[in-house]
Order: sequence, then C-alpha cells, then structure tokens
Amino acid sequence: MAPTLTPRVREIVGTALALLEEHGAEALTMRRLADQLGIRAPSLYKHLAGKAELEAAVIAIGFEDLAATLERTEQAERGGGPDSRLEQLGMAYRSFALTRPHLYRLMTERPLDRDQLPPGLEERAAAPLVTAMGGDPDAARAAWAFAHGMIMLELNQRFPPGADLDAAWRAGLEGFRLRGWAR
Amino acid sequence: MAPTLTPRVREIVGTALALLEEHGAEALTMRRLADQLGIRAPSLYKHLAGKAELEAAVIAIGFEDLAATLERTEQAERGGGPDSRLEQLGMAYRSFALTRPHLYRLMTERPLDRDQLPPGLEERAAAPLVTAMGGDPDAARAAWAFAHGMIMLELNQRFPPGADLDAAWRAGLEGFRLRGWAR
DNA sequence: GTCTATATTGTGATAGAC
DNA sequence: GTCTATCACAATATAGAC
Repeated sequence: MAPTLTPRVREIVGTALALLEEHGAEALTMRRLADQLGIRAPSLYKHLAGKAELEAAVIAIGFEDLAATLERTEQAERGGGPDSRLEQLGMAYRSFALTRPHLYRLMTERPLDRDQLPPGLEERAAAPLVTAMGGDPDAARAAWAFAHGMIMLELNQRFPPGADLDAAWRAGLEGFRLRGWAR
Repeated sequence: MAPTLTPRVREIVGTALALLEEHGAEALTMRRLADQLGIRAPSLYKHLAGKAELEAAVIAIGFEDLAATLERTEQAERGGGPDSRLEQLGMAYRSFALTRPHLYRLMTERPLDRDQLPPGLEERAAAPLVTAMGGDPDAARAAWAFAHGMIMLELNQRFPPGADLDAAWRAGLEGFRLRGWAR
C-alpha cells in the first residue's frame, strides 16, 4: 500500500520528481538527490526504505497529474462536436508525455506496481479514454497502444527524418474513431 | 557506414546476439561477452572500437531478420483474402518481438544510427507494411505505432491482469484495415 | 591477438556515532 | 535526522608487455 507521507518525505519526493524531469532517469540517484536537498545520501534512508519506494512515489504523482489532465480535457467542450473527443484526449495525452518525457518513461517502462499506487488511480487515469471508446475496453486498449507507440517512437527518434507525425496521429485516430462509432 | 566484418568479428557479434537474447541487455557487457568467448575483455577492443560498434552490429542483424520475416509473410498467401494481409503482418511482427524481446528492445529503444546500418535495410523492413497500407506512409506509421505500442505495453506488463490482448490487437487492426481500404 | 594491471567512474546500501 | 566512513559491486576503456 501507499504509505502516508510526512512533509519531509513529500519534499524529498518532489525534489526527486524535479530532478527526474530536468535531467532524466539516469540522474535520479540517491547521491544527487541528497545533494539537491543539501544533505548526505545515507540520510535519505531514514525517510525512505530505498530507491524503489522513492520511484513508486514519483510514479504516483505522475498518475495523479495525468488523470487530472485527462479529466480536464474530458470536461472541456472546446470547438468540435462529440466526435472530436478522442482527438482531444489523444492530443492531451501526447502533450503530457512530450512535455514530461522522463516522467512518462518511468511511468510506462516497467511493470506497474499496483500495490504502491493509491487505490483507483490507475482506473481514474484510464476512464476518459474508455468512455471515449464507447466503453469497449479492447478498443480502449488498442487506442492507448497507438498513442503510446506514437509517443515512444517519437521520443526515441525512431521515425525517419521527414516523417509528418501530425498526419500519422490523424490517420491513427481516424481509424479508432470510425471503429468507436461502430459500437 | 557499416564496415566489412572479419570472421572473428562475426563470431564476436554472433555471441553478443546470443548473450543479449538469452539474458537481456544488462547482461551484454564487454566482460561477459569476453567470458563467453573464452578471452579477456580488453582483447575485444582489438576487434571492435567499443560497445557502441558492437551494438550497432547486433542491431543490423536484428533488422535483417525482421525484414526477412516480413517479406516471407508478405509472399505467403495462407488462408484469407487480400484484406487479411495487414493481420498477417501484424501477427508476424508481434511474434518477432515477443520471441526476441531483448533484441526488439535494443532495435527500438534508442535513435536509429542509420549510418551504421546497411543501406536500404530500414526501408526493406518497412516496405511490407507500407504496401499493405496502400502506399500511404502516414497510415503505415500509425499502424506501426499501434503494433509497437501493443508490444511494449505487453512486454512491460502494463496492461491490467485480465486484459484480452488478442481482442485488443483485433480491434486495432480492424480500424487500420478500414482506413487502409478507404484509399 | 591476447594478456595483466589499472584508471576512472558510477551505483545502492549499511553501521554506528552524535 | 543527520553525519562520517565504508562496503560491495558494476561498468567501459586504456597502456604496455608478450
């Protein structure tokens, strides 16, 4: 279970998140984190069991932020009709990942330790997409995979130099939109 | 450019590939590779400039194998009509990645150094999918991203425990098939 | 082409004094 | 809750003898 956090632990985890987002996962070491906080590395172990617990706490913050972002998007009715919901969600998800790439990687590159996440948080983050896909969980997972794949291939610079990624996003989302309407 | 390989280098790279596939990327170190070959780590540097060159050679083998697999799939006309081409390719790609997960990760998790790949090999690996998507490069990239996302989320164990991944693959491929036919 | 020896740098983690 | 001191690893890479 996710333990209750003391203010000091909150400060440590917040600093860890900042370190991760600014300098990447390889910079998130116990030593550098301690440096950033003005203390020595061993002192961190009085607050946290180890690096795994630290990362779990950072990941939980990431899911909180992602869920809040998608819920905000879901509620907004900007511009288009109901068929643009999926596009709006896709762009919000893409924007989250591209503005915080190191956090997004940490959230997706390893098995999710659900025991260390606040209860219901994973479902909260997933709900807007499931709704947009008409409640079909298989279609929602497929759409999630498309978005995740686009993001990772872009972050990893695996598309060829001239590729029009906006066009690829449009092409993919259009297919899912058509399918979403079929049910 | 990809340099011509001496037999000894070929042997080293082949051993590196086996080491990678069996024990993962973290096991592919100069030390362990030398152990496997019965020599000392420093001796490797008489054959290869460094680890980067070694990995580039392994990646090139991966692309050769992938291209050959997809070309074989493209030529086979098993069972279904022309509209099952995309499904066949998708399953072949999925199978390649899931049977050789560590190799697949190495091939996709970093920017592709095209100067170290044999000329035309990347295009060869991509061609069957582009053809199946009616020559539309944006749609082909979207389909690739879907497949890559499904694979990575499965490898990273990010889907919820009860998820029906076959159904998610079907849902996604159906959307792309519909769109592919539209052009 | 292989060896020994070594440089350099990095990691997470713990014991025990204060 | 912080400190000093230290452990126990691991990695890539190089110099120079043979």
